[in-house]
Amino acid sequence: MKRPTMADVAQHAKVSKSTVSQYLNKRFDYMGEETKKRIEESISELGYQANFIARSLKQRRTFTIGVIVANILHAFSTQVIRAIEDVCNEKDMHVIVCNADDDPKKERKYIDMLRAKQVDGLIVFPTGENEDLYEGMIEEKYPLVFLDRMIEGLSVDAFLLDNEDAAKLAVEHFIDKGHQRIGMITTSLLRNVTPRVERIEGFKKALINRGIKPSQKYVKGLEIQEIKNELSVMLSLKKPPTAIFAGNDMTLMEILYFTKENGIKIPDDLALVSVDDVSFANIFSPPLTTISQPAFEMGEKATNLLLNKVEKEQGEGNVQVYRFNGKLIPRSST
Amino acid sequence: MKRPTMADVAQHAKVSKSTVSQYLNKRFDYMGEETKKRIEESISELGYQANFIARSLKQRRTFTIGVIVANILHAFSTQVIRAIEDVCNEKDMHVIVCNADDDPKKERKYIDMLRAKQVDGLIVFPTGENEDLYEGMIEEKYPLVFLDRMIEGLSVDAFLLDNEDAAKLAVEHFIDKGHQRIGMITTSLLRNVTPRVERIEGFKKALINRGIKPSQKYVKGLEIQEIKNELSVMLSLKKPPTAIFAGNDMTLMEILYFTKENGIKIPDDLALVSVDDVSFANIFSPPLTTISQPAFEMGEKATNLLLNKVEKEQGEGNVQVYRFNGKLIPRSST
DNA sequence: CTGAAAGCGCTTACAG
DNA sequence: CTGAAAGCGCTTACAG
Repeated sequence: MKRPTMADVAQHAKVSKSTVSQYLNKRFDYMGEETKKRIEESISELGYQANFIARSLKQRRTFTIGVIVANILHAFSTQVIRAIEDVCNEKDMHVIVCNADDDPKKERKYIDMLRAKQVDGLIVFPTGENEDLYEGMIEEKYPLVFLDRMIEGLSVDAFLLDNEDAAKLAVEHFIDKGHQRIGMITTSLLRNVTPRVERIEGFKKALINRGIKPSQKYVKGLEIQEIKNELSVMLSLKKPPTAIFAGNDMTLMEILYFTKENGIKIPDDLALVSVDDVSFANIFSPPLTTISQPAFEMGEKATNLLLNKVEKEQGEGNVQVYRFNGKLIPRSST
Repeated sequence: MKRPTMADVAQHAKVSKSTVSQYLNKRFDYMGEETKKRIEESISELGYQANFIARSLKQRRTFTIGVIVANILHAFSTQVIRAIEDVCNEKDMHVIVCNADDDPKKERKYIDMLRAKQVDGLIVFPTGENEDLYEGMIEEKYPLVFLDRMIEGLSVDAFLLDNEDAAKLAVEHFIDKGHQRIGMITTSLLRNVTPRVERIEGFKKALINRGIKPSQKYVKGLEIQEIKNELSVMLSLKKPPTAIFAGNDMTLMEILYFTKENGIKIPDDLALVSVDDVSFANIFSPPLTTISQPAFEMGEKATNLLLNKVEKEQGEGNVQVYRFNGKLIPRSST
């Protein structure tokens, strides 16, 4: 049983397709009450529902944006997605979310797919590769916005945490608590992922600023699987760090596994601060000191900017990097 | 700068649109090597990318399925989504995920939206309402599959945990550990959500089976915000339960907040088992005994069945309920 | 106030 | 081996 089309409705209501289309688009300016009612009835009688695909083809707009996150396992990603969806829902825009899984090949595939589907714009947490694709979009003036990360040399609006400041928050907090040997671990730096690079940079600066020389041995960017190993190396040093700054939630989880397995007491044996709030920060033993990101606000602002570009049918204007401040939430892991 | 269309490619390669289309669809049976090469070159030279929307309109297939989860905050949802995406990626199908947020109105909106977008099929975790919509789909023989939950009276294939068995696992485990006063808390039963109803049912049966009379005072289905309150009531009873079965991960979180706030020791003051693995089950103090669901397998099987229906262009066949077994993972909260 | 016609960018019999 | 033509289901100037 085929679904009814606009032509079926038109026939049933004894008007033309044009008139039905006007009705659907609420262009009632000149429409007779009688006509309106007949169409209304025909629609509900036939159970007609407009074909979005056909409309999109004609209008060359899909009223859909795409979101590509580098890795959905980060709590931050899911929070931002939530904000994007809320904003879009309100404006009757749809969103398709894709998870690149930290894999540039997947990222490329999703970009191609979303563009083939003619999404009106893209919010992406770039993996760090596929510059050619982004360059193409910039040239086309395709609506595009980066979030969480940026790519050096590409002029794309980006919504980022003030990562250096976040690292500084952690360092100062540790020092205030009396720590001097402070380490930092984060996930792989292979592709120069912005937050990781900047957090490390900020971490070192903050230490120097307080007269502490950062030690190579205490600062590491590693693949997830390597973290536990490195921890056991680091903590076996003659002078092991007494505090560690975890660059993100996934790093924190690894550290927590390690300390649990090895009976390391937090904060007595090792103090801990991480960026990103984890769901269980409050109920952990001890409750975890974290630096939370204003994920909702970031997602909201990024979406608004993107939708603006879509509206204006242009992806240009003066490109900016928007920075947001993290907030240290002191609990008991420090 | 408009993106090139198939007509542009045809012109550039000096062939007809038909031939370009054949090329794109890899129907090379009769195509001259020379023609093939010219088209190939034109495509890369112009940076042509097929318009999926136009193809979808013509073929009346979008190669996209929709997924509507009742509440994405459940870890189970995200695990299932991952499985669905993996299967779809492999078969070059796309997926659009929507979160109904436990709100039947949102569910309805998303169903309408996805159908307007002409998705080829739907996997849904139904909220329990909107029966009319589902009935319509059944009548149309539209490809549809339920997951996690089902709706009484609707003949739709469903992939569910063997919830009664899962509850039994918990009860038996508690009894083996010497508990006699065993309670159960889960989230709201308002809409007769399958897993909650069945887990409660199974819980009671399992108790009776072991000669324990289930007490009304120990078994509750509540809104999230009410859980803490009820816990304080329950644990102030003259004979409070010594063990509680948490119906899902969100319930568990509430219980954990409560015990933390009130200094209740697990498992000494209160033993705990929950359905759903939470990310921190292993590193919690104490590590948490859980019943894990085979989320990946469930998502995989559901997707395969759905894609089968899509392929056959029919949503019928003999409808079944597929049951999967949970697995108790004993840790230290019991 | 409403309809006929063209066109969005594809695919697909069919003809040659 | 390749092209002309019709059509998927809409929207949108334009005519009357």
